[in-house]
Amino acid sequence: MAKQEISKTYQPNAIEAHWYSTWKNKGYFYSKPNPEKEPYAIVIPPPNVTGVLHMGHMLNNTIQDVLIRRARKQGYETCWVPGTDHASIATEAKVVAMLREKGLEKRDIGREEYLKHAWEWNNKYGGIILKQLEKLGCSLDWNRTRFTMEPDLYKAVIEVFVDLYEKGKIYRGLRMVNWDPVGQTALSDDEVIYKDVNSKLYYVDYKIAGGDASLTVATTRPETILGDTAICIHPEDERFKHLHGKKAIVPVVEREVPIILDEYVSMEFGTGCLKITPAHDENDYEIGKRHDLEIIDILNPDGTLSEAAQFFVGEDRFKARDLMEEKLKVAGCLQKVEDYANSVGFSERTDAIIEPRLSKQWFLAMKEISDPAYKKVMDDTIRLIPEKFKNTYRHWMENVRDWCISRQLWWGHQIPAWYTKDGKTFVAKNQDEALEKARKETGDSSLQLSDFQQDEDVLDTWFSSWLWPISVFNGFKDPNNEDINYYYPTNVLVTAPEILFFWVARMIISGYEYRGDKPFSDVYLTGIVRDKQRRKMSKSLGNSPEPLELIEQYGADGVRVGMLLSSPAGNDLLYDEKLVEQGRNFCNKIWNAFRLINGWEIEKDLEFEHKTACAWMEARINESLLQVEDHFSKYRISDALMTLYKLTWDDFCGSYLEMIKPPKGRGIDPETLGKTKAHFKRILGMLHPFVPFITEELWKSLRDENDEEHIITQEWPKSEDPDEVLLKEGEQILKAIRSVRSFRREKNIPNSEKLQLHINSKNKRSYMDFSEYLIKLLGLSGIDFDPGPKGSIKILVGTDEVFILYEGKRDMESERSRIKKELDHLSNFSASIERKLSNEKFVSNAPEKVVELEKKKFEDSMIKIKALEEQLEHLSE
RNA sequence: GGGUUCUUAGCUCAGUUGGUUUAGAGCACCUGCCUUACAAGCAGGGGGUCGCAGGUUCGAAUCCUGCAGGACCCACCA
Repeated sequence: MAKQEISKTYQPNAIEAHWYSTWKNKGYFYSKPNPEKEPYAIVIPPPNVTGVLHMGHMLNNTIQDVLIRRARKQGYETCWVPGTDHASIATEAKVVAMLREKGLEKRDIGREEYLKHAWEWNNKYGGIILKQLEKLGCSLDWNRTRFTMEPDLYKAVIEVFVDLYEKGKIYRGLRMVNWDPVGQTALSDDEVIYKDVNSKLYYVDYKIAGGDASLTVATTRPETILGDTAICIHPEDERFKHLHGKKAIVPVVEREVPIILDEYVSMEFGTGCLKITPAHDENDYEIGKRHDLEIIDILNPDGTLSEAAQFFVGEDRFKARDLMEEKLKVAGCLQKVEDYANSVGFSERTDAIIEPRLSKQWFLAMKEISDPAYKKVMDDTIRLIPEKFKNTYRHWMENVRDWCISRQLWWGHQIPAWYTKDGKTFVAKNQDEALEKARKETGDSSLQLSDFQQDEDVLDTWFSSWLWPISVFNGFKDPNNEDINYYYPTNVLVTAPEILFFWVARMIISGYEYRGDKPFSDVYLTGIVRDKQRRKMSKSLGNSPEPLELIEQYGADGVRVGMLLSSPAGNDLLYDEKLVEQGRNFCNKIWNAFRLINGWEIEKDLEFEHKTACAWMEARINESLLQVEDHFSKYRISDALMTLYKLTWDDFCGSYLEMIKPPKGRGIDPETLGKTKAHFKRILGMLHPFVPFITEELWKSLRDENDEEHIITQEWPKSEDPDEVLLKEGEQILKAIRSVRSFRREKNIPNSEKLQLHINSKNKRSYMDFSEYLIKLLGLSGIDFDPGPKGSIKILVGTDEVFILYEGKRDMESERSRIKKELDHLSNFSASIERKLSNEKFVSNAPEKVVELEKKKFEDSMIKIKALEEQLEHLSE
């Protein structure tokens, strides 16, 4: 019976689409609480709804899928929750740009209309990334897809806000924020990018009140002089003792301001005199608070100068800077201008220069609610992997600052605070409740809804994602529902270290605040995907490959292997197309192993021929499985994969299949074939989490009636103790094979020329067990277990002597010198051990095991030396 | 500036509480092979005084100190 023609190379594309929809349609990804099983849950770090798959997602989600697929095979009730994040700033930027193309401005059309457009855009383009994850093979429970802006999650956010407000942990306060004048929004510190720029340092003279004397300050921002309300010097500065208690005149505006003393000022920097503009600099603001200074805000939200500036009103801040320079020059107070390199904050989204600006913002008092989150990481209730991030985490938690949670955007969760015209604030879940509250508190029952105005701002995106592990299981809607009770705490979170604080730490905080329990047990922090030059992958650099094209070209399995091969936890992955190529090649290797086995004809009458090889293979699989388990327990995904990679490629394909491969024109005995298929299936089972598609495809042909229909749920192989003796024997045999092949290569002996081997070993059994393989793989005429006739060539395999009867031409001189070299080395080596062993301190201090080992080493090297010396003698005869 | 962390083969990394012969792996490299599963392959081979200098120890890639050079995080200088 002729076997079906199978392609010589693995063709992933059609197979992948087929299996993904099969898995999905048959409900393998679907999860519901099952009291008979242990849960294993992961919530996806929700990608931006506007996002498209990039290399970071590929790495991150491949790791999660590996963990999920393995857990599923291990019999856990696995649940991997997909979803997206509304990403206020990113989405708003895209929607605004889209509107602008239509000639519309956000402000002109108004909030309601704007949000309509935003939702439209969102429904049309949002969530593409989830579709893309399917291509990667991610086994997400699509029935559970969530979105941070959907009604239930919206409600949760609002409830949490109200709750924290009522607990007194959320407050509204004046604060210096990073203001983006182009986006007209406050940015969190993490949305500001500091860049080194070439700017100028202006030296400006300020007159001292009541005289002709003056002092000089240095500033990079002369336009802020208009908002100066003090001059500050160091109290110890001898140069300026005479200024204590005096006043200075701010140039141009001619305002009299106090000269104050504060240790913040550095005596070494600039002129030693610092101008204080509390409204436009964080430190100045702090100093202002300490000295109770007046605050003059000279800027409008769009970066133009306000009425309070008195001059250049309505001009852009940079224009005003030039105008101010001119004015100062004319007034004769501009002493000099120097080039100056400093670092300036830019908006991550609009690239505008950030303006420190005082504004009323909402804050969450972090210190008060972060204590459990701090302790539970420190005592390893929550494990960070790799562990080094524990220190970073501690440092952050010890210095945690209040979280500015309001954003001047429209796309997001609008802050549930209502203000009356006379400035009273009422926080409630909705306007009716706010009204009720207001009537009660003020005693004014005539208050109407029209007397209220809701806060225009929305909440920081992280204020919804910090609730993610709870809200995806409806833990706010119904704190006692089956899902949250079953899946929470989840098992592991897989994410990037850059959001350890913005997201991970805050989820831990909210977890303890609202569930009294951790959101996850382990946090696996992946590295950042970079290019070969260690640059971050970015659109502007154009150094990021298109993930879907990669999948198209190399197959999802190949890409997955490529991503995992070189990414230990916490280490950056230096992406190189070579990696996915290696992944593809690996799949091809598996494919061809299948082709080989599949092509064998059974010869029913043959007896079990390959008992030893089969047993050895089994031992190797068991050994590898133990290693894989160990690696998984430490989240060493790369190492787990590499272990299987070598097992598959080197041992199964390279050694085992070559051993049992029947000669041309012959079939294979049934038992060997059966065992071989069983081995192969076991290996595929372990490989499945890494390369789900090809393993599922091959399973189709290899499974028998006792197996699960699909490998995705086939039980993860059980680990058994490997046969250590057999493993050692096999290792020795493989070594011998390499030695003899090396000998052939060196002497240029073609495989067609049969060699006769003589083996002198204490461990004759290993060679006898494997002798037929030696004969076959090495092209031997036979093996004798004796020292071999005179004139045969001796090679050492460990301490075993293998003699090869060879009558061809021999280069005595080179053989001699090679042996001498080796002898030299060995005598040095044995001498060093001898020294060790004759050192009484070593013998008495070192553990017995170590001493024994050294003795063994010494004996072995003595045996080798003897063997080599004999050989040398032979050669001289 | 403060903190954390790192430096092992050409590259990316292992090396578990100091002790397994000459410190490992994958890739890359070199040589020879289209040997009917696979050239996306096979066989063989070369390559590291473990950043530098001290110290502790019978014994150090591993522990301690100093130095040099990276990386990251936090703060940010008028």
